[in-house]
Amino acid sequence: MSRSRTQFAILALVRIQPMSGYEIREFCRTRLRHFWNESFGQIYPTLTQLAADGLVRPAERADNPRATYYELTEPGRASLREWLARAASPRMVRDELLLKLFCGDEATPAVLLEHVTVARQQAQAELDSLSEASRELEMYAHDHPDNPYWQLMLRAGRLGFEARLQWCAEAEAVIAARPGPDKETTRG
Amino acid sequence: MSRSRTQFAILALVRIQPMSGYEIREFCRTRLRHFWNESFGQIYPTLTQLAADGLVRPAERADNPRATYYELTEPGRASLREWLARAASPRMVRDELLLKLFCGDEATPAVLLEHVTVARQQAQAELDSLSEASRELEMYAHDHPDNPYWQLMLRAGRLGFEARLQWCAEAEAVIAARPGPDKETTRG
DNA sequence: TTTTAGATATATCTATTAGATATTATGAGT
DNA sequence: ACTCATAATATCTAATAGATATATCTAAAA
Repeated sequence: MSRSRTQFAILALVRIQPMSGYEIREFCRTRLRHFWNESFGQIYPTLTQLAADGLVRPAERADNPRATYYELTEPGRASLREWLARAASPRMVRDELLLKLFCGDEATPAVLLEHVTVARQQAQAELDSLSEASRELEMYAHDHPDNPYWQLMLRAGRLGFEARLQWCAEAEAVIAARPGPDKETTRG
Repeated sequence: MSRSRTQFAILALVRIQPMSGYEIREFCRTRLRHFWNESFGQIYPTLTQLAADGLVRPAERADNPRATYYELTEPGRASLREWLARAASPRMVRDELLLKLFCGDEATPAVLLEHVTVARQQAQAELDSLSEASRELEMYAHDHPDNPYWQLMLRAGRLGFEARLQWCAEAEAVIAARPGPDKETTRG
C-alpha cells in the first residue's frame, strides 16, 4: 500500500474502539493535536481503501443509524503491528513564528512582541489541556494496558509546551529590550 | 499572491544575502531545519514567480557563472514586512514516534525502546548542532542587528531538544520496566 | 593521467497532507 | 416555527514533502 501514514493513524484509533470518519477526525483534533493531525481529505478515502483491503470492517449502529462505524479486523491489527516494528520517520516541525523572528530586524519589536505573546497564550492553553487530559486518564484508564504509553504521549506534549513557555518568556524579555521606532533610547 | 509561505522563506533568506536556489535549500536544511524546511519542488517555481512579480532580482556572478543568484528588491522587502506584521500560523508538529507509542501495547517494549533510543540520539545530535551554531553566531555575527533574534531562534530549538531528551530518558525508563515476551516477571 | 564519487545547480514530477467547501440531517435554543 | 450549531459524509484545491533527472564541476582514488 501507499506510504501514507493516515492508514496507520486510522488503524491505531479504531483499535481502541470502533469510530466513524468524523469521530476519527475529532479524536485527532481534540486529543492528538500536539503531535498529529488528519483532515477529512485523507480520512474518508483512506477508510474506503482500508475497508476494501479488509483492514477495517464497516458496521452500523442502531443508536446512530446515520454514521458508519469502522472496526479493526485481524488483518488490520497485523498491519498495524508491522508498522509499529518499523523505524519511525523523523519528527517534523514547522513554526512560522520562528521564521518571522529569523528576519526580526525587519519588523518592529512591538509587532514581534505581539506574536510571541499570542504564542505564549496558546502554549499555556495547550499545557493546561494536556494536564487535564493526563488527570482524566489517571481516573478513567488507570488500568488500561496502553495507559503508561498514553501518559508518555501526553508527557511529551507537556514537556514541549513547558519548553515553549520558557522560550516565550525569554523572547519577550529580549524583544522588549530592543530599540524600536517608538523608543528614543535603548531600554536596559 | 498565494498562501504559500515558501515565498516568505525565500524573501527572508535573500534578505540576508543573495542566494541561488540550491543555496536557499541548503541554508534551510543546515541551519533552519529544526523549525522550517523547503523542497526544490517549491523553491524553483517560487523563485520564478517572485522574479516575475519583481520581489527578487536574478543576477549572475562572475565567480560562479553556473548559478543564478537572487537578490531582494525593495518591493520584495515591503512584501516581507507586510507578512511580518501578520499573525503567525500555529506551529505544526508531526511526530510518528508518538503515534506509535499511542498504540504501544500492540508492540513489544523492546521495539519501542529501540525507537526511543534512536530518537534520543537524534535529539542529542541536533542539540549539539544548535549549540555549535549559537557559538558561531556569537563569534561572527555578534554585532549584526538580527543576532539577538537569531539567538532566540536557536534557543527555541535547544529548549525543544532538551525537552525531547528529557522525555526520551523518562520514556526509556517506563518502557524498560514494561513486561514483554522475553520477560518472565515485571521488572521493577 | 584517468576514473570515480560526491557536490553543486537547476528543474520538474509524484505523493502526501492541509485546508476548504458542499450537502444533508439532527438537536438545541429562541 | 425558525435559526444556528453540530454531526456526518464526501470531495475538491492548495501547499508541501520527497524523489528523480540532467548536467557540470571538484576532489579523491586508482
